[in-house]
Order: sequence, then structure tokens, then C-alpha cells
Amino acid sequence: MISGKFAITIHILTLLHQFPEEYLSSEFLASSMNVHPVLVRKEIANLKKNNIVVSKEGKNGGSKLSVSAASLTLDTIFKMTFETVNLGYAKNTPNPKCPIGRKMNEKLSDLYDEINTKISSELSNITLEKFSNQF
Amino acid sequence: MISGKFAITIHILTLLHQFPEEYLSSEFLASSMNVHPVLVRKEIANLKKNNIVVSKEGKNGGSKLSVSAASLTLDTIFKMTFETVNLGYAKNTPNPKCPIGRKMNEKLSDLYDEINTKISSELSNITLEKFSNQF
DNA sequence: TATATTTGTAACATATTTTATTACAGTATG
DNA sequence: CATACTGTAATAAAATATGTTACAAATATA
Repeated sequence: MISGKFAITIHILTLLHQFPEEYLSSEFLASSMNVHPVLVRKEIANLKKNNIVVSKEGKNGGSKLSVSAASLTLDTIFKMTFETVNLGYAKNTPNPKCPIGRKMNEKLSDLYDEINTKISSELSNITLEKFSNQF
Repeated sequence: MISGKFAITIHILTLLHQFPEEYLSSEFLASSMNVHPVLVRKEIANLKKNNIVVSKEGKNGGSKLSVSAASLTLDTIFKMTFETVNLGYAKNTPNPKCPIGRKMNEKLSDLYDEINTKISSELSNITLEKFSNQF
């Protein structure tokens, strides 16, 4: 099971980019992706923490992009919504008495680090503008 | 939550490579990674289906590599243990009435396809032998 | 200023997925 | 023939993700 944070965040940003002049409500955004508005607000909280959107409370409130879509790359979103991508660990606690088990997580981590670097470099070539303009 | 299939399978293969002449039991393998032997047997079933290991039932039975560790790359394991790696979908059913929502999963899929290709090409440079010789 | 609407957030409930456990038939070894 | 394995299904438990409810605080606008 992979949390939909990345997808939800990309979806939010795409919508915000498509309606650049308006403050879009979490309910409107949620209805496009068919998830609960509270989930949307949680991801928006994360986007705000990273200074990517601004929100306005109260009536006619909502959220709006606060950076240019041409300068925001998907790599940033990737790093915001994943600790790291990994392909899993057998367990956090392999047997320390086994010389292989003892070092397995470390070696898997090294491997996953390489993969993350690749993904990041791939995503750093895709701006929100470019992604959004596919629609 | 990411299933540990990849990690468990790599762990199994590393142990099999370290003890190339022996049939290793699922209990021995499981004790190195501290998971349940039945989980190990399930991954071994997958490895057998892909003709990477052979097993012997009965007393003193267990599993053994049936391919050379130098010719097996981690890419093969990746493809065996993941449908695809993806960064998640907001939901399988975004709102079809929304022109953005309607096409989102398709565009995310395209993106994830690119990422998978990168990961595969990265992993195809790492043989089991190379990985295992780190220990 | 009162009302309606929206964010922000916490607390809890439900659903889904992963992992563990139990059970037992089948098979090879000695 | 007893023992020690695999193979596999069925079920239980644990972990995680998602949904829901609730409500305080903020703000537009009637």
C-alpha cells in the first residue's frame, strides 16, 4: 500500500495551476480527485509549510499557488511527500547474530539511495507547468 | 506501507549465494531476516516459478540457487516482486466529470512508467554476485 | 454585526494491506 | 517408520492509509 500523498499533492497543484487567479476550496479540490476534503487540507498544510501555496480562511477562502509553476519541479514534491522511496525492508530487525542479516538493511539502504537519486534527477526535469500543460 | 517482498527475496538470494553447496531450509533463512518461515517459502515459490532456485522437499531439504549469481541482476528481482513501483494514486476513481481528474491517473501512470524504466536500468547493472560480495 | 462559508486540526472509525500463525498433507532421508 | 523438511491454504493479528466527525477560528458579505 502506497500512501497517495504524492498523487494528491500533484493533483492539487495541477488544479491550482489551471485556475491561477482563484482561491480553490478543499471541497472543490477533493471533488476532482474523489477523496475526503480533510485529506486535501492535510496535504495543503504540507504545501504551505514548504511555501508553495497560500491559503485564505473564511468565506470564499481556499488555496492558491504562491510560486511560479515553471520554477517548481516534481522533485520538490517527491521529497516533500516521501521520506525516501524504497523497495522495502524485510524487517527493521534482522538477526544481529547472522553476518548477512546484520548488514542487510545498510546495504539495502545504499541501494535505495541510488534509486532515489535517479528518481530525483528524473523528476527535477519536470516542472509543474509542464506536467499541468498535458491536460 | 511497502511490502517487503523485494527485500526478503534479495536476502534469501544473498544467503543462497553465500552457501552455494547447501540446501538451506526456510527456517534457517527466516532466522537470518527475522520473519516467519512461511513468508520465506512464499517468496521461494515465486523464485522457483521464475527458475531461479530449486528446492528439495523432505528431510534435509531446502533451497539452492539454480542460476549463476553473475548472470542474475537485481532488475529481474525487481520485476518479479513489484507489479510496478509507483508513487501512488489519489484514488482509482477520480471524478470523471472533472477534465483534470479524468486524465490524472493516465498522466501519473506515464510518469511512473518513466521512473520504473530508470529504476530497472539502474538495477540491471547490479548482479546478485556483486550485491552479495559486499558482505 | 450576524450569518454563512471556509480553513485548521485533532480524535476517532473504517478499510486495506502486510505479516504472522496455525494446520496439515505430501515427500525425502536415514 | 520416525523425523524433518516443503507446499499451501485458511485465518488472525498488526500496521498503515483513508475516511469521518466535530468544532474552534477566521473572514466575506448581506
